[in-house]
Amino acid sequence: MTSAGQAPEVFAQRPKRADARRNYDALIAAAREAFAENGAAASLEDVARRAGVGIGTLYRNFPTRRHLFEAVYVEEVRALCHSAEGLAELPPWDALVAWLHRFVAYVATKRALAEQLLHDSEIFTSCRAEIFSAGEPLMRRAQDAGVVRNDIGFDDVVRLISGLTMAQFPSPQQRDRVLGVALDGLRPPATPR
Amino acid sequence: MTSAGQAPEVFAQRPKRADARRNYDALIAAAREAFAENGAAASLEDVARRAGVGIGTLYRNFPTRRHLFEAVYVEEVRALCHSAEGLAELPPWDALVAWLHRFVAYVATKRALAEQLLHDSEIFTSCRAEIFSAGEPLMRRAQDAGVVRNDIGFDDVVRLISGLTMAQFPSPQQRDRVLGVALDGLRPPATPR
DNA sequence: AAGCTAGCGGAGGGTTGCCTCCGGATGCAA
DNA sequence: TTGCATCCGGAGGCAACCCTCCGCTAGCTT
Repeated sequence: MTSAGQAPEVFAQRPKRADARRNYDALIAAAREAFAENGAAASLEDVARRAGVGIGTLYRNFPTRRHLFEAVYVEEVRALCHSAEGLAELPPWDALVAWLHRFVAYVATKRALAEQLLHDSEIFTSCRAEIFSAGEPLMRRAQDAGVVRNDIGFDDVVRLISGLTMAQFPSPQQRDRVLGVALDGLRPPATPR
Repeated sequence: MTSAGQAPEVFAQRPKRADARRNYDALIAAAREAFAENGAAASLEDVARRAGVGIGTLYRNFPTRRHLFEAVYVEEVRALCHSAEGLAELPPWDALVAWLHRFVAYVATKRALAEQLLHDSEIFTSCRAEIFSAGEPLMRRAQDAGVVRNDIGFDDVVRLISGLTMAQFPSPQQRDRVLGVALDGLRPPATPR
């Protein structure tokens, strides 16, 4: 985040009454859970059930499956971007690596979700912008410090890392090892470790 | 492939009569198409329609959605492994890179399919074994030649590359650039290009 | 505390896809 | 050509899910 104060207001019709607000939040939490568990095709009735609300309430808040997707997604992105704050104190390389690790954790759960939104979504675009404004400074700083190669852009890194994470790893150790390899690829050709 | 003559016979109950055989092949082709287009949740009735056969015929050949998945998947893997032949003549690094490029093209279309099979499939396991027996020698040769770092295994490479490919790229150029970064990560720490 | 209204829940009609079942067609062998 | 085993096709029962609609509940205001 860092720069833009709030997420895009494009669809932020938050309910006003206390109970409505509560249901709204419960629905997002339930949806996150259900999507993570059953993929993007999870039943909306199941989501409502998990949230402890009627199906009608779900549809009032999120007229479309996609609306729900987007709400969940935005929430995630916001958390991720928020985590970029405070990293500026670390050395350039470490800061970048730390953030990318969080990024990995973020993408890991969002596979199915991203799949849906990749295609044509205004929300996705603006979330992407937010992620960039959170991560790109870290990247540029590392490049300026000469610890990351100069012939690639931040978007290359995002794809490298996020793609990597979409594969399922049997153990966290292996995931970190592979992530390490990818990170080595980011270093300038001759820099010693 | 190289070593194992045929794919695992686990499920290869190919029909015998001429028309049956024809339908079987048409179904696999139609399924590949439908899955690529609509994801793994494509309607089986649609598959049958594309293949120009009745829904009953589909179910006779593939009692389960998963059976169909697996048949399509095995076909793909076989083609991929076959492509590893003839690469042994190239220099170690080039051979590995060339095969990985094909691997990328293979994974790109199989996203949804792999997603389904990842979890618990005997077929998947044996296909995995076949892929390994096709690619691992290339990798080891490159390591022996000192052009690939020694602290990682072939499975690390597979995950790095396949994951990478699961991300969607706006242009082939970017995909290749990112792939290049990943490949650089494979090189031993100080080797000049 | 009384009324107003936003918000709730879930019944129910419609759609879609899954899968079975069996009368009829067809390749193949003699 | 004849017979038969194999294979075909799609009608139809079943289940799941989608989404709307409306009578009722319960926050909020005065």
